[in-house]
Amino acid sequence: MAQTKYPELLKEVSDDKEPEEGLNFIRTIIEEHNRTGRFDGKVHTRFPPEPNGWLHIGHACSILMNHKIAMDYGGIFNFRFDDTNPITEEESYVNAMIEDIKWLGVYKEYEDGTNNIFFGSGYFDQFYEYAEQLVEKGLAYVDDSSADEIKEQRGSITEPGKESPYRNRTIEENLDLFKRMKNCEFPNGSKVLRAKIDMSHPNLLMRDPIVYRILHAPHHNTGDKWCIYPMYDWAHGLEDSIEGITQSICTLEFEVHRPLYDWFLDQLTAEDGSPIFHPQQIEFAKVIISHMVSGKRVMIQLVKDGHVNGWDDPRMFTIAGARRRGVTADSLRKFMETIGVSKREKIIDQSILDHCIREDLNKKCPRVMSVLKPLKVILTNYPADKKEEIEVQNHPTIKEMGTRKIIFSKIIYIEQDDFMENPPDDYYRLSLGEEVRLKNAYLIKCEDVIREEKTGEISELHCSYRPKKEDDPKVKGTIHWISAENSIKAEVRLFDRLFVKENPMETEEGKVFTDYLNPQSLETTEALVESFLKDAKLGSRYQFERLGYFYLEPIDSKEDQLVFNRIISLRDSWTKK
RNA sequence: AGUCCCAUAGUCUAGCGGCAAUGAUACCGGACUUUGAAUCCGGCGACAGGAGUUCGAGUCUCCUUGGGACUACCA
Repeated sequence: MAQTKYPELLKEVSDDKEPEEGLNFIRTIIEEHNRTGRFDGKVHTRFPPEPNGWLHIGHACSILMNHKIAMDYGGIFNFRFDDTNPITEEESYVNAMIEDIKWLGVYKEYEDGTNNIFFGSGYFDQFYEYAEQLVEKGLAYVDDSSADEIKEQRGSITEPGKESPYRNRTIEENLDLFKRMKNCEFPNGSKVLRAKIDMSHPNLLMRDPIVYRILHAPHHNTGDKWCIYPMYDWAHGLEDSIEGITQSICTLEFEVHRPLYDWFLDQLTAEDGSPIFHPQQIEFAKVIISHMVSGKRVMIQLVKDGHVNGWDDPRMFTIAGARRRGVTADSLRKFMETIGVSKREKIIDQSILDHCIREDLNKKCPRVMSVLKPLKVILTNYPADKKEEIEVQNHPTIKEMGTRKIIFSKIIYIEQDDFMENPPDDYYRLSLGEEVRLKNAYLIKCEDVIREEKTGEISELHCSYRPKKEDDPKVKGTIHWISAENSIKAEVRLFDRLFVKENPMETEEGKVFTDYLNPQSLETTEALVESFLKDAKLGSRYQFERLGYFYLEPIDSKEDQLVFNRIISLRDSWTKK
């Protein structure tokens, strides 16, 4: 009965299902849009960088988040260059960013041959037409005031602004002047096009904001076609609208721009007189990670002053730096999901990122043995001419990774840190008179310590081994090793955090952020690695057992000198004590 | 100073008027282990403060406090 009588009510009830728990605030808004049908259920996001610098890990999180939201709702993601200022923008940044997004896995080619990379400069004609429309509607005027005068007119956060003397030019005059601006009849700075809004608006951005400025400068995409260029607030909403962006997600500092974003979009109409498409701007707090910097100026200074080796230095978490370090895009994706999204300003502890990197690498990396700081060990009871092949697992739990053979022989190397003459009680590696397990091989016992005559430094160890594994007693320690027969030398780069301070930008009295640079952020050493690695694919990743995850650096590695980056060390609950 | 935004464990986060306040990470224990890893178990630990609305407030309102944004012909 009720069904036939109140079908619409029933429908309302069934539609009114509880919103899913655990949605972040952006997804909650999207759910609401979908529920009310504001965008016909479509979800189309974008990431719009200006090509004037390097993308860093914070950008990566935003890109990945925008992409994931779109994908989860069956939508579309655009990558768009917000290239409206030819003075600061360069093609080289465009190319670097494209490389970054391809690596992140958010680049998409469509069947019709197009892709998801767009340029704000591609819409310059449309922007101009819309601006003419604004003028025609009496909502914009050409202002001859100087930059200083305009600043003066704007007032301040406590005082209202004053109207420009040029504010009441006729529509015809404005149209003519604007056209002549476009035709390059005026020098830089002599005129601007301004929106006519409200000079006493509490939001400074609404006090007749500039829409176009004159800039006689070639653009990396449009060349010499234009000598007027749109301002951010004018261009941005239009770019979003033209592309059909539904949720325009940006960082908190653009919150005050939203009224202007909305105002422009609300004034404009399409040819048929209908309002133009109006996306929803949503602001969130950007991702800042402890012990890192991400400001553009700051990163440039690090590069320029030689604190790092270029903008793709593995210690800098630019996307290129992370990539070159060997970090995977998957771990960044995991990180982005782990930290979530919110409007509260925050510094995320680097340990969360570290965990995501390790988690991903743990399941992807085959294990190999490497000795970073070799200590020679001679097995006194092992025949000099004997060699054994031992078949070992490439991964402790993922059997599909297969096995490989390593060689055991009389002379091996162990890690210097794995031997102590007078160890503390809880040290369970090798010490004089004690036994330790060699990973995948025998138990050895240290019988004698040989020293350098002059320096007194330990130069080698004499050990005995237990040939019959069956009789082995239980020992607490297992250490890695490598046979002289089975090793090659390789350069290994060990990275540590670039800054010792959680937030290097929060400087104490009389200090600058570079004072917090970690002097040990890079250590280069010559290590021994298993010799089969000489044929390994550049860019492959391994876990060096007990040491960490390493990346066969594709750029600096040479045939006779491989270079491995330590992406991240293993979690270590021993040295921390 | 005006307008606006934000506030849950060390860190990040869930919570949408009724929970013993979620999960992750970090940290501390323990189990397991031929990686002091991984894995597994357990523990520590938070609603900034104050009023109000309500039978009932982390959740709604107001005030206070603290943090942030805004005064570019940058984005």
